[in-house]
Amino acid sequence: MKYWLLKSESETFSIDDLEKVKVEPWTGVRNYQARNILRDDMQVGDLCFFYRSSCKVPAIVGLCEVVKAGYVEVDKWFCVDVKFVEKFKKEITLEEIKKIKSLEKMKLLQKGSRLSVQAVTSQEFATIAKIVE
DNA sequence: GCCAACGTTGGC
DNA sequence: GCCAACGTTGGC
Repeated sequence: MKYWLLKSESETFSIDDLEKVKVEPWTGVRNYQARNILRDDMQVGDLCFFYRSSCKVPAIVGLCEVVKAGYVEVDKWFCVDVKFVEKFKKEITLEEIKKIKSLEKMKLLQKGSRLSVQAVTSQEFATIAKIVE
């Protein structure tokens, strides 16, 4: 079982949207590194944090699960299907994440990291899961 | 709205 | 294959 983090702007697609539709093809990723993750690495059952980006309070707001592994979206680009799992009662903001020592290596915090699909280690996942539960 | 950091494009 | 110009991301 692997863990990931998916970024989404809330105006484009929010965790509430995902809760409504339940399952959503995660499309529109146009970056080769992210494409490779979608195509090669994400497996059914993997869990993904839902990250709200480009807004007043960027935060990890919920959790979803891969229910269909990588398939062609269009042309050379790939997507996966994700299913709503939960919306955290207590979301964890970027600001909070930055303060947690054991999370300082998270890809999310690395300078200039714009990757919209990124890996999360099981330790990072456990740390965050404990906070938001 | 600004701007730093990246990625991509295209001329040479 | 280099690199300048441009576009995008995303925090602030």
